[in-house]
Amino acid sequence: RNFIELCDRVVTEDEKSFKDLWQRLGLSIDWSQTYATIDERSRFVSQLSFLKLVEKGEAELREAPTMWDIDFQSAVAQAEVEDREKDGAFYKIRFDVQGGDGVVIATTRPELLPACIALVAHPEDTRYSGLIGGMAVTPLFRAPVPVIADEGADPEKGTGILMVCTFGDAADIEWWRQLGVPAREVIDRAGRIVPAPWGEAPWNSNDPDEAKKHHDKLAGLSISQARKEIVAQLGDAGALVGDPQNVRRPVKFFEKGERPLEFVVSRQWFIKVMDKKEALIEQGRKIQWHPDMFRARYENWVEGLNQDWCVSRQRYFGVPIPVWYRVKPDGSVDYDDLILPAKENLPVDPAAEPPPGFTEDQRGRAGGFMGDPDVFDTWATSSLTPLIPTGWQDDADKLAGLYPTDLRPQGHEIIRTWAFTTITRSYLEDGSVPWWHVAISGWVLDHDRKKMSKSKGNVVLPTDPLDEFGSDSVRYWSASARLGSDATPDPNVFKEGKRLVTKIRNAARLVLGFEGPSGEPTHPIDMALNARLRALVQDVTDRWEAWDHAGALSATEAWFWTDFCDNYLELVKTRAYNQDPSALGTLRSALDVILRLFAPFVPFVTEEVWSTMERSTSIHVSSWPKADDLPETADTGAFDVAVSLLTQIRKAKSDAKVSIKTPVDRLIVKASARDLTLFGSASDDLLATANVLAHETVADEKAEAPEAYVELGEPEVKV
RNA sequence: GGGCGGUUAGCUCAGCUGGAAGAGCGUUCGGUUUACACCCGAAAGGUCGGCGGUUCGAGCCCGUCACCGCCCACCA
Repeated sequence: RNFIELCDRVVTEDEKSFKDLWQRLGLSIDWSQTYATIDERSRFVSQLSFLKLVEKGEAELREAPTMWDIDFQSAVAQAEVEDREKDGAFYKIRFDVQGGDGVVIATTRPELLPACIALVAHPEDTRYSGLIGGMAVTPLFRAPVPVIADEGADPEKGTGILMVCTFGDAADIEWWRQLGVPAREVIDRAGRIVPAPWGEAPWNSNDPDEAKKHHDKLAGLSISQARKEIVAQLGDAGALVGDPQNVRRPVKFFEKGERPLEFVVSRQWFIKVMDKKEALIEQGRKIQWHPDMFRARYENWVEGLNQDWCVSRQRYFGVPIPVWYRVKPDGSVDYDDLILPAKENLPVDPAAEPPPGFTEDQRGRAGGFMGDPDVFDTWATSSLTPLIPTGWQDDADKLAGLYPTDLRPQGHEIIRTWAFTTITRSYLEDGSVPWWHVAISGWVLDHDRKKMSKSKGNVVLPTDPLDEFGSDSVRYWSASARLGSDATPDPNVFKEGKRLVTKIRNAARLVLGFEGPSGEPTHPIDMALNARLRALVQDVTDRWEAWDHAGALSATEAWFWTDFCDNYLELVKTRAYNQDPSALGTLRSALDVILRLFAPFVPFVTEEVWSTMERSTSIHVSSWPKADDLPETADTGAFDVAVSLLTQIRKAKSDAKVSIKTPVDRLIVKASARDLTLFGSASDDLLATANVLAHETVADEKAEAPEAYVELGEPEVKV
């Protein structure tokens, strides 16, 4: 109880840290709608959903070999298991065969020899065909074991014949089931060798006394100690063939564990998934994956499932499994006789409350009850996240409006856990999909592109760049990474974000600083600017709708920086200072649109600017710009001609290494008649911006683009 | 062993249904221009991993190989 209280305190503190961080990042969260995976509502949803599966027969209690972490002292699910490459050694061990020379098997786990229940060879492996159907005898323990044929045995591996033990790996479980013999479990739940009653079933031996003698030296040893001991014994007995051969092979670990997993027989709750692989793949296809390639990973995982989902955990902090068991008159627990709570009493804690119809003093007594001591796997509750806040079982209207939800955002490393289990639970609940879209983000890697981990000490806290560069910069950096691709914290990109923020503020200061009334755009440059902005809005909107937020950001940024600031603002400045209504109206409306395009990326600076524009509401509740709302002017030609000439004049000044405001004594524009007309319609802006004192035009239909010939005057000398 | 990505300028990455190689940073040269020096202008820099194929034309399509990364797989 004290431990759970401590957990609750840590959770509360962590929640506060997350909330602080997310608010600082400006995430638009409705803080009145939060939930926690172990709060009252979540316990209710988790327990009720589970009970419905029990009723439907989709969840059941089984006593079966299950992957077990000997340090955590708990069962684990397939999804929490990972392979790690470990060094080991192949030991070759000779078994006796009645009327033969014996047979040599290879194993990396000699300590499981007392648990050996059979030998297996491939049916077409002629080396061993004479043995199939006969019996072999284990060394040391003198246990007779059948030799069987199965295609699962690989003639290429080891000696081509292997021993089946209870239990060395998942394949052993399969063969054990086929054989239909009792398990001879040699490793206990703490990872130590059990004392064995050789001679008593199932510990049969041709020489029980000899077997016991050997086994007594193993009992109580850890797995690694037992391995050394039995290798020594085998050596002494002359049953070890040749020297051990070093191998590097994958070993299964609990993802948080430090010692290899063992298979032990225990009683666990399972949710059936093995019979639903096809349906679950089908469900996955009803969902849009962004990027789409991650659907393959999901299907890959489902296809590779090899056991049902074990949802019970032998832990303390979690959602309790809402089940009691009847205790028989003889004091033993009848695990087939479940006592389930009523829906209206949920959530319950069977460890603290008696089941309906019982009193607490009957706990553990003959004729009484026993509460299930376990809690659910965290994914057993997290898999219900689409149901927890949407009114499931509680508010039908709300559920109808919110479920299936639109989007699940998550990382790719938890496709096999969070995404998979969520799709599974929704399917089991009512055949639905939990959401229509799933957006998979990549990882934030360290500077060397390695995954961050506490043990490596290469963790970058988000608060550090937030302190140094500000929230908008950090958001800019993260928005620059495309869905599904990894990113590294890059100071250059944080700086870029900061520059953008400054640029937005400065451009707004200029635009909002002009005085005078706004008017309809009538000047060709202004009308062209609107046409370009219209195209941008369409482009950016399309990118968002294609789930390409990074593309939306870069398109917006490129337009803002180049088209708007570097070109348009420079061209229009003189007219704006002269209070031309067309210029002022265009500047102000363009700023309004560009701020809204930027708002999802840099919410703080855009809101700050917006608030100075005499707006009554936040920019973040304003409508998204629509291309159709912008005046449609087809021709951007005047702008293109002006920018082209401006660029050429700038280059002339740059080549001459003079100031940009150096006057142009004489400008000759050579261009097609059409371009000259466009130039004429908007020459006032260009001539003012480039400081052109005199100009003339030359018509030349061969000129594909306008050409500028520039004669520079003396730079003005500041007195 | 199976699956999925990636390999484009010194660095980080864009390149849509195939049609004359792009951005930012960095580098070089220049510029106090009254929104911004957290700025402005200009420039240099790439046999688009290798090889083969399809095509009038390939960074993009097909085949193959090589590296890099991730996911998965019965530990004999």
